[in-house]
Amino acid sequence: MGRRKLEMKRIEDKNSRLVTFSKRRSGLVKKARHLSVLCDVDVAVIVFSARGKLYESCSGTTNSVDRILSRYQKKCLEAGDITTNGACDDLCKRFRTCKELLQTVDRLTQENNAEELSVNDMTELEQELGAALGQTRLRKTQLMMEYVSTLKEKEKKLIEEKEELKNQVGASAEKNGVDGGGGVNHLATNQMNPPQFITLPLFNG
Amino acid sequence: MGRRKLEMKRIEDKNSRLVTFSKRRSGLVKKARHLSVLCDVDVAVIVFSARGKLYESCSGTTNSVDRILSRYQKKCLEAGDITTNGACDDLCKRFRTCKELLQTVDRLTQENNAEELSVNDMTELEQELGAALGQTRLRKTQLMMEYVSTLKEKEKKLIEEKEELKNQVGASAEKNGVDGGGGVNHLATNQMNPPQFITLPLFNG
DNA sequence: AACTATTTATAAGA
DNA sequence: TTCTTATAAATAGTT
Repeated sequence: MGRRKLEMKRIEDKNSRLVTFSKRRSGLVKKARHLSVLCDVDVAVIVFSARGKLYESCSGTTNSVDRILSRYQKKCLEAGDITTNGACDDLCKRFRTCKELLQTVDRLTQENNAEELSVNDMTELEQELGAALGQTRLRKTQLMMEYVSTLKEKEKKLIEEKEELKNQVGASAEKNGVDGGGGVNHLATNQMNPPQFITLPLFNG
Repeated sequence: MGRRKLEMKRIEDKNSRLVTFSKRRSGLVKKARHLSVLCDVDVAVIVFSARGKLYESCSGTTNSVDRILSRYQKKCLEAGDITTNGACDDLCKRFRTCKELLQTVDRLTQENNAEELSVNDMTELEQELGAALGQTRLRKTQLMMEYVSTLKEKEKKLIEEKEELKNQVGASAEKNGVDGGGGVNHLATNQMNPPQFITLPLFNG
């Protein structure tokens, strides 16, 4: 759509690229809104510009990107691991709590002149934030460890299934009076890394 | 765009709504991909259908929705609230500076610490330790992400190998005749994960 | 920021 | 469902 058709590759001219970014970004957001309204669904769009500026858009009203995000994370965790189900709620809650905490900080700094806050106020806030940070780090590590665990499980299962199939191939070939198995078994020796396991994160939080 | 103009409201006819959902969803994803490529930016789109089914799309390759999401969360935690983005960034920076200042003052007031080290010494030490801690955390996250990445690679490879073997079993059974190692050698292409590197941790601390 | 010539997306119909 | 097509919408280059 335009005077000429664009190649599907990065626009080299910086100026054009910026203009196109602006136009297409708003176009994308518009499309997202239409999809959301017409079809009565939740949509979130997140865009990071090259320089790291964040643009977001979504259906619904306030903060719905966060809601959709939580939903997304939950889905991901559910799909990846059943055992982490309950834990995810915690994550979402904690995330929201942290955010609320930061909003509080914002409000404080806006309402009172930052200069007027007492040292004790600040210390209290500092401690709260520190606690939230610790919780977040802890949870981060837990989630990553759980994820690793899930992946290891999957790997194990796949190796087993592979073995099974290999046996089938071998049996099939043997039955037909052909060697065939040798090469296959030879292959069987690759991978099979020992069940190495990262035992403990460097720090737990 | 279509035979007639649609009102900007929920499509009442269920069938039309579903068809439109499907069409517009793929349209949105396409647009997102174009924006990402043409303007060299990161884009994530998350859609939840009315019945809770999740559709996602994004720029980049593996797991990039998660990466973009992490980035988003990070921004949120940093800024407290997105909706007031530009202004908020400034506020937070000011706040942090102020807070650091007050902390220093706080320590200064407790100067009658019977320690031999001066406040300046302590401050210096604090900063060094803080930097070291930050580095360690960063490295921890990087290591874990690399590990996850490795595991994902392995999983992918195993799945491919499994497919290959499955095909062989199928072919073998069908032909009920000779085959041998030909297809199997093809399998030998595994091993040695490429030194791929995931740059962005879930949270940077 | 506005303007158009074009391309692209898509609503309805087959 | 998938394809076709008339029409609406988006937008590249221009001013």
